[in-house]
Amino acid sequence: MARYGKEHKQETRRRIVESAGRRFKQDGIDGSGIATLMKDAGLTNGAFYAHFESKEDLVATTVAEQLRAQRESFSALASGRAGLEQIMRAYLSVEHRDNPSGGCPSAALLEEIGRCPEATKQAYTDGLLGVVDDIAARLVPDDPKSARRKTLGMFAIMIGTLQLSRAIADRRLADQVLEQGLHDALGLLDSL
Amino acid sequence: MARYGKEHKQETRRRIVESAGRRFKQDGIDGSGIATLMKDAGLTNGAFYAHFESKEDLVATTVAEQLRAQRESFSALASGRAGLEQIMRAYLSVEHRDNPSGGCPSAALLEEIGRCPEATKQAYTDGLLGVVDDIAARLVPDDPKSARRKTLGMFAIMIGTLQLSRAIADRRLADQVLEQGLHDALGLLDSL
DNA sequence: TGTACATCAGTGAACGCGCGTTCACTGATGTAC
DNA sequence: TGTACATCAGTGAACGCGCGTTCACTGATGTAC
Repeated sequence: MARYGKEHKQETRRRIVESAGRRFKQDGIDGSGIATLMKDAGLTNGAFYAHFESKEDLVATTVAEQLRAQRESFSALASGRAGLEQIMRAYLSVEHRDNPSGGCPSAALLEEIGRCPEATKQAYTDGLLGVVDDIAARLVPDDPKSARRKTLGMFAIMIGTLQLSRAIADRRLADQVLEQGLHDALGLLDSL
Repeated sequence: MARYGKEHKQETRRRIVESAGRRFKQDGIDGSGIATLMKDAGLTNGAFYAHFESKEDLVATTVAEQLRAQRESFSALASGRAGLEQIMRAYLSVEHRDNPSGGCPSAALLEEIGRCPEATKQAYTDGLLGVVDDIAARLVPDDPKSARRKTLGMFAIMIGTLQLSRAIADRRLADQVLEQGLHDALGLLDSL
């Protein structure tokens, strides 16, 4: 290996962050070791510290990137009530529940982020507000403060519902939880 | 040590399960080692396997016990709408948010439980239904099926809201999330 | 009543293992002459 | 154009440490004689 243009290292870093996102969401942050994370990216453990200061540095970077990507994917859809309903239906679907590694970082990592150092929580907060304010602006452009609060409320239902559905052993009940969550989230949306 | 009545060993086991509940909720399941868990209970690591088959055995036992205790504490309060509102206000309070170790096991452990073996998820599901059906029966005694679904929906908001509030770095925003969650949860309660 | 023994909850050292992190090294490429 | 050298992304072995788990042992007590 060696002596590529400077975009090569950036591309490697990008690949590490992307695969780390999937791995963290699948096995948790504590449950994902450096060796595994690097193997996922097609590298060996030693290269890690050429790209990141520490595991916590990667965590904060990955959390930020995950929310940036989510914001982007939501932006592609949401515009007005119909777009948000579409997001909610996809979010509270069986497919999303059964595929955490490709899904919402908040639903998969929120608890662990709550236990992370302040810098990581700050990265999460910034990223979350990016997602939320984006939706809020499209939904209620005239009152951003209240729109943010209400959108956060809808997010809370969606996150809680998905996590609950993932933790319930009985599949039929887990599916009912998704349905009820969708019903409640749509109710909130219509009461706006 | 030795040769106590048989209630002595049971009491020790109970103490381990109780302190493990607090520790798990504070540091996460992955974040709590056997040595720490036993030290919390005033014992050394070696004694652990006289009480439990494995860490996973303790996890399942502790999850079940946590939900049993929550059911009991809710039962002491809830009767009708006023009781449930009281539960919601306590649940979505700053005090509860800032004290995970003494709080709701679902809010603190849901994500990790979702990644646990089936037996642990089953223990969680059983315990959760104990809590939920208890509340549902007091709330809408005539239609238990729909009451369960709706109560699960309220639970989802409460859990999602508390977790969100715990992960947000900005305290003012975190407090607003709690307020909005309470508003939405009460709205759901009144729409019953 | 006094003594020898069985019990067994709990101790603490040790097991192999994977963790996060460090570092001397490799080797393919771009550059200088 | 051909060769010697500098660069530096990535390798892989090693570090100390804490993990979950095992096990030979301890020692206070209840029981048997």
